[in-house]
Order: sequence, then structure tokens, then C-alpha cells
Amino acid sequence: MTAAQTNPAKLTEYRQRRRACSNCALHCLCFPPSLYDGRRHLEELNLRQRWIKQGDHLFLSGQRLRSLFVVRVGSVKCYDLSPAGDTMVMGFRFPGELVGLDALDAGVHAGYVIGLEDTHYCEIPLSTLHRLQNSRLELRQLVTQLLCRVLADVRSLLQVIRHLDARARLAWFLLNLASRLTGQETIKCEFRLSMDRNDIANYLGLTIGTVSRTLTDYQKAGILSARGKSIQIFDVRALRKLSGSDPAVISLAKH
Amino acid sequence: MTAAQTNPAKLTEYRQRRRACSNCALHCLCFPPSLYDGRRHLEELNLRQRWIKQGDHLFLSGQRLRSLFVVRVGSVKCYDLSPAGDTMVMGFRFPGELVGLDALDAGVHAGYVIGLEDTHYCEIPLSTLHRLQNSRLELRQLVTQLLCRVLADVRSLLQVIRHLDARARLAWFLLNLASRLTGQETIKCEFRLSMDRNDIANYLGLTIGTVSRTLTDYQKAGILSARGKSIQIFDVRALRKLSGSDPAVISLAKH
DNA sequence: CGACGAATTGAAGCTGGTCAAGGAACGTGG
DNA sequence: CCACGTTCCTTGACCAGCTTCAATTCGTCG
Repeated sequence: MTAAQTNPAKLTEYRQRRRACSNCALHCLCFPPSLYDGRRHLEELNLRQRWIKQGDHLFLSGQRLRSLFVVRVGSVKCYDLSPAGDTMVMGFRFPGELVGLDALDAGVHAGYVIGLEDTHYCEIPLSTLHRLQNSRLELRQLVTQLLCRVLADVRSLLQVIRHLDARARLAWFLLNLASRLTGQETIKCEFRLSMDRNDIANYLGLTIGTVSRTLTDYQKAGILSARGKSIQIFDVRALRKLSGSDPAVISLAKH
Repeated sequence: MTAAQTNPAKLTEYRQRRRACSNCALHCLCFPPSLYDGRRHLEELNLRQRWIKQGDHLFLSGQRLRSLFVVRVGSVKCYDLSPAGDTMVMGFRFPGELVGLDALDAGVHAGYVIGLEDTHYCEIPLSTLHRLQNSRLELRQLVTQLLCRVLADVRSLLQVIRHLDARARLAWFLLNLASRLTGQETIKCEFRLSMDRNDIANYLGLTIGTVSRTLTDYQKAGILSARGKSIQIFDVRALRKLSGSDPAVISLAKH
């Protein structure tokens, strides 16, 4: 029995919060399975909830790593600048997703993160993270696991870009987005893109023209509707086939 | 004064070994800065030094992760199989480089590793790693750092494939190889490729024809000589320019 | 409503893929 | 050591897909 359970009001608050965070990458940090006192634990975490406006930076390349960030509401874009000044989009982060992990070795951010819209986030100070890693055994593996997942993500993007053509890349991108936006197994068939065509093109290693043309093709085929930034997917299975999730299609894309 | 220093013969052996391993990714695991007894420490690590023949697998996808591996002599290829059965080359590992890290979260290897030639390696049991992480504070960060480095590597490959054309990709690949083969800052201008053209093409997201043609172009330009698997680089600066290390060139490759 | 940036669309050109043929290198067995 | 077969590599011709550049349309916000 936890201390939170001794006070019905606080217990309710605690439970609500726990449910709201259920899709968070760091859920097990804030809400460990067995706790002496859930509420007090949350307070000791020293979490800060803040927000940035569209176009504000969460951090810049070269800045010291002080905290990890988790998007709560909104979305951000992670990008690098090439020596020549071209932006190179590394990815996008949506509610529940973590930002800043890759700076853990150098202690310095290797890229920029900017809000694609007004975005709320949690900030977890590094000191808190380290303290918890020392005291709680199950958290010692957490960072490793999260890093492995980021690595797997980058690798799948790499595979997509190496082996799939423009149509398949875009299909993959849309499906990826549609499933991440729900934070669950399901797929969101109607949503607004928070990034522009340029960002999508750059991310997928294409040009804006190709992205636009391909979207038009999809619409002509009745697979989806794309009016500006609002997307409506009509035929998920067709997208899946195109994206190469379908084994029969992947074999067509072999090198 | 360490115990090893009390015995001149053993001290010499220890020092030789330490030097031989100086380029190893896990050097600080085997040879921590301050040690009571270097030799005994090495014995307690329970390292195994083994080897595989060309074409043998170090491990298969789906196998349980039992150890990490470090290449000592030779080279290996890391690859995946697509659902359709096509191989997708993830990378190559040379002496001093680590293999198996990315399986740390699932505990199961997500890819295959095969010897490109007869290859000697060190095997570090997971249990040893965990024991050391618990007892030695500085090693607790080691895995994180190594993972971050792997992540950075994959990302740079991603950038190369997204933003550079065939000539630049190959130039980048050769320079990357040439510097990793020395294990230092310097570049090895004469070496043998241990992988075939197919592997290179797949790795760089090209076809074997393009790789071959591009190499021929380089030779016609007097930049290098490539007779089969033996490479001789004549003009490192030209390669650097082509690869996009040169800011003036990167700007040409913008999307 | 008007103006600006973002997105679409078209035409032309180029890079790299595909397919097929020929040649070099390598290992094996006589 | 040579003949042979196999695998790997090179080269050529042709073509598809994507990029480039420019013109037009859409959409959003003051």
C-alpha cells in the first residue's frame, strides 16, 4: 500500500497523471511498478513542464546537454546544418517521444531541435537521471534500451532510403507518422502534417517536387486526400503495399 | 606501484598486451587507468580470444546475445536479410571495432555478422560486462558512449546516402576505410578491400555497375589505382574534395 | 481583399539502374 | 604448372525515375 493511497484526492490526481503519461518513453522512470509513495516520487524527480512557440529552438547544436526532453503536446523537428549551411532533417518527434539522448556521450548537443508548432514538453535534468540510475537497478538499463531504439529507428530510415523508390518512401513516411500519432498500435487516418513539404522531402532524401507529385498520384489513385497539410488516408492497405511492408513488394525493390 | 610491477617478466608481457590493444573500443575496460594488479585483472575479465574462417558467421539474427565481440585481426560484415531474402549490408568492422552492441536492449541479435576473411576476435561475456559496470563507476557510462558512437556512425552514413551522389559516396567510403584501417588519425593509402563490389554497392545504396564505373573514372583521373581488391590512393585531397569533406563541394550537393 | 510564401505542375535533362556480353582473377584438380 | 570452371569485375547501350528550373495556382494571414 502506497502513501498516495491513504489520501483519495491525491490518489486520483496521481492516477490521472499516470494515465496521461502512459505513452511516454520515460514512463517507467516517473511511474515505476512498485513505489512507496507515488506522489512524493514525482516531486523528487524535479520535472519541469514547459513549452516553446512554433519556430523556437528547444536547443542548439553545440550547447551543453543539461536535460532530456519529452514532447507532451505538439511536435518538433531535429536537424543538422551541413558545413555549407544546408539543413539536413534528422527526424521529427511527437508526444511521448524523447529528445536529446544522442548527446549523452559528448555531453554536447550534436544537432538542433525546433518547434514545428507550439509545443509542450517535460524536462528531465541529467542529474535526476543519474541519481535514479544509481539508486534503481531497473533504470540502469533504461538509457541503453532507449538508445538502442533510436538506433533501430535510424537504421530503418536508412533501409528505406537505400532500397525503396520515391512512392514507397512517402508511403512508409505517412504510415510511420499515422501510427506514431496515436502512440499505440492503431493508425490515425486523419491528421495534420506539422512539417512542410520541404522537410518531408529532405527527410526522405527526395525533392519537394517529387513529394508533391507523388502525393498527387496517391490522390488520383484514391488512396488518400492531401489538401495542404491535412491528410486523410482512405486505403491503408494500399499504402502498406506501396511502402514495402508487404513482402511481395519488397522483393521488387531489391538491388 | 602495481603487483605486475613486482615481476619484470610479467610486467613486460602486460605492457605488450596493453599496447597491442591500444586501438580497441573496449581498451578502458581491460586496461583501466589505475589498477591494483593489471595481470590479475585481465584474468578476471574472462576474455576469450577466438577466430573464425572466411565465410563463418560470428552470430546469426535471432540468436541470444551472450557476449560482445571486438575484432582483433581481419574484418567482418554486418548485414540483415529483408523479408524477401535480399541481403542489406549494415556495415563492416575492422580491428579494434566492436560488434553486437545493438542487441543490448532486446537481448537478441537483430542481424548477421560474417567473416570477410579469417578473423580473430575477443569475446567479452555479458556477465563480465555487467559485473564490471556494477563495480566500476567509470564503466557505467561506457556502453552509453559506445552506443552513441554507433548511432553517430549510422547517421553519417544516412547523410552520405541522402545528400551525395555516387562519386561522392564512393570517395567517402574509401576515405572512411583508409582511416579506420590505421586505427589512428592517419590514412592508409595502400590496402586490400576485404569485401567485394557487391557489398560496397549495397552498403552505399548503389549498384555494382556504378561502383565499378566510378572506380574506373577515379583511375582515369589519376586519383587512385584499383586492381581487383587492392587499392592504392594517389591523391587524398582529390578524394576529400569529392567526398564532400570540402565545404565548397558540399554546397553543390544541396537539395 | 491583397500579398506573400508554399505547393503544384510541366518540360527537359541527367544520373544511375538494368540487362547483357565479355574479360580478369582465383581456386581446383589433373 | 597448366587447363578448366567459377566467380567476380568491367564495360556498353538503353531506359526509367528523379532532379532542375520556371511558371502557375493555392492558401493563409495581415
